[in-house]
Amino acid sequence: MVFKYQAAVTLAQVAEAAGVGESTVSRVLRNHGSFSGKTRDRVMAAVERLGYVPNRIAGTLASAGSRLVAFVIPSLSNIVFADVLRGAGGTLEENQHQAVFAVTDYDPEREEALVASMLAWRPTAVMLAGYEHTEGTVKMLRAASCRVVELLDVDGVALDLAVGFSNRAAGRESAHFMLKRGYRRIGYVGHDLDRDTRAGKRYSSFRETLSSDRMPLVDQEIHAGASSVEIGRLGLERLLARSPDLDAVYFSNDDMALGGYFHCLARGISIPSQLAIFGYNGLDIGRVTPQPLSTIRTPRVAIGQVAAQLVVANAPPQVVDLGFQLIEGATA
Amino acid sequence: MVFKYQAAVTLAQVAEAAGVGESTVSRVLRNHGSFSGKTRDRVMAAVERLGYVPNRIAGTLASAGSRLVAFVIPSLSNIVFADVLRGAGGTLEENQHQAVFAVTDYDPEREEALVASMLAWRPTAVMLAGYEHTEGTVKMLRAASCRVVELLDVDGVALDLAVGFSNRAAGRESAHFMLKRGYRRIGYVGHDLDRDTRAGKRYSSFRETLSSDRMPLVDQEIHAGASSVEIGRLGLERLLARSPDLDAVYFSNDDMALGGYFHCLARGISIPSQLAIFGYNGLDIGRVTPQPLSTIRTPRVAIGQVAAQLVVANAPPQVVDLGFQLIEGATA
DNA sequence: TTGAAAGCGCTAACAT
DNA sequence: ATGTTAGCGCTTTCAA
Repeated sequence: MVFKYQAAVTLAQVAEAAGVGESTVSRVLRNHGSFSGKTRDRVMAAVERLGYVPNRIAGTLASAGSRLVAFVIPSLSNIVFADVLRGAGGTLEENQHQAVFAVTDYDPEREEALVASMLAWRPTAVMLAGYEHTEGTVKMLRAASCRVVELLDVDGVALDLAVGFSNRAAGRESAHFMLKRGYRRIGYVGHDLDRDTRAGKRYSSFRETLSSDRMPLVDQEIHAGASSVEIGRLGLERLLARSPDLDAVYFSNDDMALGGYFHCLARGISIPSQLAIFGYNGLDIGRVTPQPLSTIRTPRVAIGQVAAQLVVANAPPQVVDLGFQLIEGATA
Repeated sequence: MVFKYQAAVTLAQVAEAAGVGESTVSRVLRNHGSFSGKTRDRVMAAVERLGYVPNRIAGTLASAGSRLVAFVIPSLSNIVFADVLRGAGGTLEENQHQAVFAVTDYDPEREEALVASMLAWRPTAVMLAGYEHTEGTVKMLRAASCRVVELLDVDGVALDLAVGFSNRAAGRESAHFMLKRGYRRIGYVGHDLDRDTRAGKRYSSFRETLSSDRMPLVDQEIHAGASSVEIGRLGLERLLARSPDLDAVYFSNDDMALGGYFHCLARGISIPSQLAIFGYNGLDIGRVTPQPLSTIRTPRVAIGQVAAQLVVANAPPQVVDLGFQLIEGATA
């Protein structure tokens, strides 16, 4: 059973009702080309009367760009991507673009399939997380006549545009900070590094930095699935069960770190004197915990904004490094 | 300057390359109608060779449905909507539908504008939060030949489909629970109730329930903007400065409640003996805090799933109440 | 099983 | 300033 029939009003019907030609209606509606004020009034009156809603499907086919921007992102639960979308949303809207999105769950194969179906909408641009894509994805993207923006990473070679910051530098600076603070027995609690390749980059450069300072990572606990507060709490519990003498732990992100923080609160482990905690992302919630979380704040909203601006301006291929900010906080 | 020209490959070019008619290619690609195995192979070879990606814009115009589902949601930062989107995402994808979205920031006027621009894409359905819309929005939606789904609320009259739960019942049950627990001097910390009308419904039924038990709300602190952990913390601080003798506080949602929880931790206010805290939403993080948060868990992901199923099945107009679950927790 | 041809609702040249 | 017309790239009859 189908509900709601009523064929939509078309531009031709508006033209008819207003007693003008179709192109005149089109011109008035797009406020492009010339027409008299009187004509405009008649057209607008007809539009109003008939409740005409332009058909952008037809419009797009007839003209050039779809003004659709496709986001193919790993997750929606992760506030990071929501922030990027929010940043982009405003700019896109101001420029009459629409955001379309699909979620990969950090699966490169799914990313490939989703990019393919996005491309079918002939978007102005496709926005992806990071540089790690399947060969098929890269091939399609290269062949497509749309802009490609890789987000949240600048460690690698961009397909076209890239807006982000260096995850390697983030891992390195986190390590330097902790060493500078005097921590010597450092552990790591993380989530699926194969899938979240940006977390993987932070991890390896953190680890390498410690090693090159002759202060190697003492122990680590890595969960195979997605990051969450719960997994962070559990991870720290397990890590401490194995290595109770750690004096600091680096977490794969703030969600995980928050879990660790809660574990310490629950167990009466005093922070940072008994155990220091360091996160990554700079989520708002980390500023409001009894002790502000030590972390790295990433410019997520700005990344979305800049990405959108580059796309609407059709800027030349480039990599924009927006950097990040180390927040000393009170947990490390 | 424009980058990346290369006109996309069209179906006509594939037909030419395969030495068959356009309609044959179309049939093969959609696996619809009849064609020989040999023809199929030749077509697929040509598709592969040319790297053809079907143009859904053209396809949609020529046929009927766009298979686009438009979400017009208040916020992306609020995990609630991310969860609903996530729930819907899977089902939509399995049924070859694409999600498009726009964010209103809880502004009904913006909602109206965004609904208008969404309708221009001739979506299969428009999904909105709740029942409170401008007259213009309602008029457009009624006139549109697409399904309309109102999410997260069932207290009111639906335009077409609605999937959610009763916010009034949630407020009422929260009040009953707190009274049953023996709290007598109850306060409220909330955010912008005019904009977040579902929070407003919970608030008023909470308040009415207390009053009808001759135990009226003692004091309240309402912030004009959006909810956040920070605003929750600040709100509780202000409320307690005015009314230090409260024994329990109801928060407009878990983010706010978490802020209140942090405030208590920071000030050494013991929970729940000195002050009880009750939230709303049942976020994952509330299960991992040192004391699990007392709250109401809402079926956000399920709401998205059901909404998507109803739409792809083109089900008759109906209201689906998915209920909610009161979580006793340890903070009240 | 296959192809030819008529649209889908608009935009953009080109006339007038 | 305005109308006419030829597409945009598909799907869908309708014939063959």
